[in-house]
Amino acid sequence: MPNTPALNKRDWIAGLEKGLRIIEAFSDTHPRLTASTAARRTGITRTATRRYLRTLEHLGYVESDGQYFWLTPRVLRLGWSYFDSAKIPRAVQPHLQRISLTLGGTAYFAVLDEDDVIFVSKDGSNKIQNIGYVLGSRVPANICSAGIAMLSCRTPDEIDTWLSKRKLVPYTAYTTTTEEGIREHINNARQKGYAILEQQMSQRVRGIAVPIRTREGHLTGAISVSLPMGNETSEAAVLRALPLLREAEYALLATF
Amino acid sequence: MPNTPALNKRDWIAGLEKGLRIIEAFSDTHPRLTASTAARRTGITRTATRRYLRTLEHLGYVESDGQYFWLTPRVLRLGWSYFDSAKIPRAVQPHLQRISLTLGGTAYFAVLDEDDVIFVSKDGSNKIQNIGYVLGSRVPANICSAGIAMLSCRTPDEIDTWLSKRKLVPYTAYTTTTEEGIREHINNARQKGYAILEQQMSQRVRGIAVPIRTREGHLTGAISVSLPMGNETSEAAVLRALPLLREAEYALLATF
DNA sequence: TTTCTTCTGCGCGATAATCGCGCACCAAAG
DNA sequence: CTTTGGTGCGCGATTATCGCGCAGAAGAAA
Repeated sequence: MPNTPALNKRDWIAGLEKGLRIIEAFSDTHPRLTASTAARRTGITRTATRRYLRTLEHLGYVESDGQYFWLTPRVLRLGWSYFDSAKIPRAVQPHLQRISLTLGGTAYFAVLDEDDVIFVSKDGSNKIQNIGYVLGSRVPANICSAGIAMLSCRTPDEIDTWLSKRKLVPYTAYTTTTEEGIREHINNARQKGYAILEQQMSQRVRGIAVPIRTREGHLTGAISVSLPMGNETSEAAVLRALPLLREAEYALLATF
Repeated sequence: MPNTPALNKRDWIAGLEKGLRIIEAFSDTHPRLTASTAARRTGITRTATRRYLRTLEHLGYVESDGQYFWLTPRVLRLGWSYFDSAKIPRAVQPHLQRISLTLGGTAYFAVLDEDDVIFVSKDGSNKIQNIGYVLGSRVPANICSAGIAMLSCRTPDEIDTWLSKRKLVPYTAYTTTTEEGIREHINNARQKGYAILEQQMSQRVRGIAVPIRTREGHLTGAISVSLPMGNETSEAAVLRALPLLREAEYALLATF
């Protein structure tokens, strides 16, 4: 938790915050926005919103037909700055490769942002799920093994606040939607050092994950693998997958 | 080319531009920046840079130990806003899946941003290359088949200006570094409707790509597939890959 | 046709947000 | 002990930003 380090109010650049808010106002339900709708979505006045959008347009981050505005792939530069500068996503790639090839599923490296899981790196053809997580996707931490693995590294207090903020919505008929259920998942993961979740997000899919820490014990993320459930028992799957995950865990421990 | 639509200078939000410039100042060679170094890299004064960084920190986009600043995965939200709002990256995914599974390589969907290629969607385990393109990567258009495929849709004038801006640096011993060579690639691609490039970026790797257009003929991107060269001839590879690529091309044509 | 509504586009005057100088301070290196 | 390179911050100047308010366009409804 990067607790806010006391910000002098003179050090606050309002314009930057608004601009970023406007970029984030675009989403799948609102892929194209007029200046007015963007204003409503962000709570900024229409005139100001328009000025920001036009600035973004001039910078190449959005395009416009005069009426509507939409994001261009250039905004990926911003995210790319992260991929580029964070060593972990790259260091982790060969491990994901080995895991996905050996186990025949899809391997991910995920991190926590606020209360959601973000999938940062991925390897493996997603033949099992018709979609799988797209890179950069953000999902609630409670419905993927990586999320549970990372939550299991937090203090009980932090988990309490997490639970209080979170609405538990079911994705499949098997999704755990009770607080106690989630707590049990987390406790299991803490005890065993890995998380296993089944059919929480998609039917017939099982996820197994281990948290990744620095040598100082600071949590940096989690490696997870999605496997089709087939006829394999949970135990067999763990037996098969865990050694590989652990190996990656230790290897990454050594490099940071 | 989204030509700048005459920006009233009062509609220019300087703060937003600076903030984004600072985010982009982080890179693999400079993953962690002090306020001073960030200032030097962006050309903004140190004091201002520091204020922007602290604002970003407060917003959760960067973290800091007091001295150094580094990006957090939250910046992925910005890129994600694009993935989320652009329908193409998602519509394209099932096709990439089929291509990578059938051909045994890695399939990409790429777009042009300015003069570079950005890889927007990807499917397939990259067993052939030890890295492959990471999602969001940006590479010069002349060294990947997707880039040539997209350039082949441009007017001769545009290609001229592209060539004049671009310095042709070799990545492998086989990289084409002459203007005529590039023009030949482009012309071939325009003629045949697909691009094929060999060992331009990595040894023993071949790329085949087709441009993707809307029904109105507007270029939206390209689908490409990276294949290990093995003992397969170029002709055999094209014969094998092209039908799948074409199929995806037509399918996507129909949906937009 | 008229009348609403909803959008853009822009000028303007007010003001508060942003700027960068300049100084104190700290730590590491020579 | 000096130099170098960094942070942190107060302050006064200024200019960048704000949002009101109006004109105009485009569409929908009556």
